[in-house]
Amino acid sequence: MHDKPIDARAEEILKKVIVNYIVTGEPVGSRTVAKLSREGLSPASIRNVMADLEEMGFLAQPHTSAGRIPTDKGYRYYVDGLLKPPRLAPRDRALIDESLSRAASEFGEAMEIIPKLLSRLTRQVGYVITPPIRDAVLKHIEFVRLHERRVLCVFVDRSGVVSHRIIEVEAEYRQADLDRAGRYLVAEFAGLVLGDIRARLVALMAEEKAAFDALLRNAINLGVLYLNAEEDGRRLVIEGTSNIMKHPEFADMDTMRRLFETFEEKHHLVKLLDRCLEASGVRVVIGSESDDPALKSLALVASPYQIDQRSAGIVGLLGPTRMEYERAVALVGYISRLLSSLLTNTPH
Amino acid sequence: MHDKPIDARAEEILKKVIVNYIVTGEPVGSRTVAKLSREGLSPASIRNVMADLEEMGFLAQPHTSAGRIPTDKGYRYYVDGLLKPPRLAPRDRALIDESLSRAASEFGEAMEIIPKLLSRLTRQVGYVITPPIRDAVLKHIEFVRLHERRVLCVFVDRSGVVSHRIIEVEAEYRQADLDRAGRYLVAEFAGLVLGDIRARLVALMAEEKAAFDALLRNAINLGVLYLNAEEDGRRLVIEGTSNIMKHPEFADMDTMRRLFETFEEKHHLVKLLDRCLEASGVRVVIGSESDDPALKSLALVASPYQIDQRSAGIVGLLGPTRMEYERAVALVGYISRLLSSLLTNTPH
DNA sequence: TATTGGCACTCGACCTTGATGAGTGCTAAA
DNA sequence: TTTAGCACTCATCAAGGTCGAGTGCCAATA
Repeated sequence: MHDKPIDARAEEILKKVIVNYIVTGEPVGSRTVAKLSREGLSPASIRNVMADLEEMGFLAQPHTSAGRIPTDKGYRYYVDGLLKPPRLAPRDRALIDESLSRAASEFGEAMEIIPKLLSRLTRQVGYVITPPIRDAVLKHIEFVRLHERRVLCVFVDRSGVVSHRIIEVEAEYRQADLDRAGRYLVAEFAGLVLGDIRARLVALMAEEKAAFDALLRNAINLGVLYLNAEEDGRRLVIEGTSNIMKHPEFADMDTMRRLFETFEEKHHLVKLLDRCLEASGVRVVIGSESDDPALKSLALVASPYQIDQRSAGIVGLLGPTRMEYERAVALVGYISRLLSSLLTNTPH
Repeated sequence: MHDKPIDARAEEILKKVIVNYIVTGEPVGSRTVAKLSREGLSPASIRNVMADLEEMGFLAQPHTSAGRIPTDKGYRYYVDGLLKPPRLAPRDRALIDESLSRAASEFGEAMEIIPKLLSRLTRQVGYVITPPIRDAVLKHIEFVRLHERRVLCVFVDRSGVVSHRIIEVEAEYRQADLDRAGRYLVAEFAGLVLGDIRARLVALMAEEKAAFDALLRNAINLGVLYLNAEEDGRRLVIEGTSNIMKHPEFADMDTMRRLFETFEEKHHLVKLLDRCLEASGVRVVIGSESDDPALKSLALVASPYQIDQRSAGIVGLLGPTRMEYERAVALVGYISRLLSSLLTNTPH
């Protein structure tokens, strides 16, 4: 897949340009690269190589007489091949451990803290996607009669996460019946994952209805109604959006506005994010690689996290393509591993 | 309180300037005002009046040779005295009625839709503050044992709003005891407002403890623990922040960034908002009248809404001081009245 | 006495111009 | 293959100049 028609020297120069550009934000000229390079190559030679790199699409010039800046393809090459194995700075690690240990005990709190933490550490946008509801483990379920045929269903997950939904039932229920149905479901299915419970209920339903008593019928009915409603229950928690404005490459108001409109459309962002992320491990999506035009000059670093070995959600950050990839990858990787282990050891 | 040292003519001119400025966004000169005014006053005379108005602080000049723009004080005078009684355009009313009738049945949905609606209608920032938890009417309460001394308390309001919190209890409870305690509280207090329930529980607690059996003691204990946790449970739902960027007066990135940081600090904004709003009816706070420097060039239009005659939350919008106050006041007023009546007639 | 026409003045917006300097591509020599 | 040299390009900046909208003030006027 990767065309790699780059010899060692070109690679070295590409890397120099990218690293320098990431730090300074200024287009990098041949002189600068020459000074940085210990093997004494002259600016002129470097110019030749840079011209090649430009022709191959790894570098670009803002205008004729400026230095070079990396293209998305250039960043991609850098991220894939030239990154050192991610190594977290001790103080970053300490800060993360400290912040998370305090909040770890409660799932909801962790989901609040993590994007804040990522945003603070990198001065970029941090986010988490919560796990889908079908992976939640049943601890408790409860039906409350609201009004005629409207029933509120409250579901409690093993780790204390509460979710709820109003369902419309086909006949009126007395509260006492609802209570019994709830108790039945808990007794029968506590400890199972919602997705499995739904499958079992559907299977039960397919059996001869007459075989069940009223209690059972109610419970199955209500359970299926609740579980059928198609919402995956994932939320995108996003923090530090104002950080984006600190970067000079976004001086243009109009791009900025469209970007913030994208942030407001959380639903859409969730889709985008998990389309970018079937694989496991930290992934980097650079600029135009995602096909949302609003994200054209942004890069996102994302990693899934697991609960009990099962992929649960995504954590990551979002910033301009000109970003410190090494640090970002290290941070996101560490946090996703830490989160996985915290959630897997959660008390139940 | 209001100094009103302005004669009818000056008032007329002030109004002309403000209205014109709101529409065009350009400083308004004496010529323009002269042309707008049907009584044929010459630009020179108008200049004199405008100079007076400037001296009194109602108008200001961006620079020597520009027209005048309103100061916050000018807007204040306009809003207090020169506004026509709010009159909603039929199409606005129709759109609101249509959007809200669909969502009205469910409280949570209304809280999502209303800020979106306000934001869409005005291209500014719309918001709602949800009612404080102490005003919620008990429909159902439930305790779930999570782990050792951690108990999850789930509370359901009359209209189906769910809120929950984890409490630390001083001794371990069995789930059966928790269930009984929940049932007791529902049987005893359903239909009452949480604030009142708390008062009653505290009173009960003060009585001779020995007089109660274990069930009662548990229920009282848990109820008080839940109700004591100091969180008012209000949320600020805010929508359309990216609209702010459409207004040319915010070309400056830095102000903008600080503004968005303020938006992220929702907790702080809630405080600010209800400090501005003890009175009833639509209120307008203009620029520096609020003492948050980040809001210096913003105005907010806000109105409380009621549930059963009791003031419950706030609904309103936020935009640049250069805003169509007449329309904004009409919209917010109508929506708050509509919301009050919807929530008061809610089925229970 | 209040109003107004006239006039000098101010100042931002906009354009042109020229100097500066960083950086390039190309070519010819090492 | 590398490199020194050179002509060239182009963004950036400051200086200067014009334009026009709008002002403040004053003397004339109804």
